[in-house]
Amino acid sequence: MDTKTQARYEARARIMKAMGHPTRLFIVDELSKGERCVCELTDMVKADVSTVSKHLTILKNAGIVQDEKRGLKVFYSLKVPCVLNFFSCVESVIKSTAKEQLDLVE
Amino acid sequence: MDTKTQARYEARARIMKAMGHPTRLFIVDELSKGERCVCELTDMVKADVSTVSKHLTILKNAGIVQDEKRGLKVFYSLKVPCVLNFFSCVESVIKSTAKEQLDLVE
DNA sequence: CCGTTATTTGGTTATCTTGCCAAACAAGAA
DNA sequence: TTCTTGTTTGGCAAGATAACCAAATAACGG
Repeated sequence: MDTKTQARYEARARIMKAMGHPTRLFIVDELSKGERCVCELTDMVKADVSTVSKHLTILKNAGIVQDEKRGLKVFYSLKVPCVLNFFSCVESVIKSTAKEQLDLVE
Repeated sequence: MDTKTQARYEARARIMKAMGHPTRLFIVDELSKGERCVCELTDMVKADVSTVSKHLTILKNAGIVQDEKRGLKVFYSLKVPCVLNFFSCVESVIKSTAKEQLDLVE
């Protein structure tokens, strides 16, 4: 694997990693319904505002969400909606694993 | 967010997290072409065998790949090919970010 | 300007992750 | 059985992550 190829996989991994946290997945899911301010997300997530803000920064740096300040509030929205397609596949992975577990018992 | 919902997002995050490492992404990509033994993957990745083995364990525990021992070798293969769909979206995220960077310069 | 609200940043600590080495296992060959 | 090859496991050190608190910043209203 040459340096260029490795760099490409690193760039991809950075994006996947940004999705690899329950809170951030929740945020992405929530933003699929429309833009939300940090305060709304903080209420839903029930973590410190600073924690939520940092999760949003990670998603933003990954290029998955974008932000727009309007007055006092900062509104975040999905920038690349195709990440929502991940969910159905993830569900099928979970389902496939669950089915196996079940087969072991029966 | 109730406990059940949180558990669901944690399960999803575990799968995304498994994809959130350059070496593991490379392995998934390589397995999309067909099954590979640990030794083949180790040659390609250029890391210690033990390191590659641990990456494979992570992918296996996530339910993304499966393994089958034949003789001395252990062959890994993709169990849930839909994870390959992630790549095109990830590319579009990268492209969208790159385009922005370009706009800043011009 | 001062106070208030919304958000980000800095700092600290605890917890994971990763990579390598060495050692253990597993299976076939001699 | 002993040797060899292929793979996994245990352990450790370095580095990354995540959560919280406190402090800084930003924007608006009075």
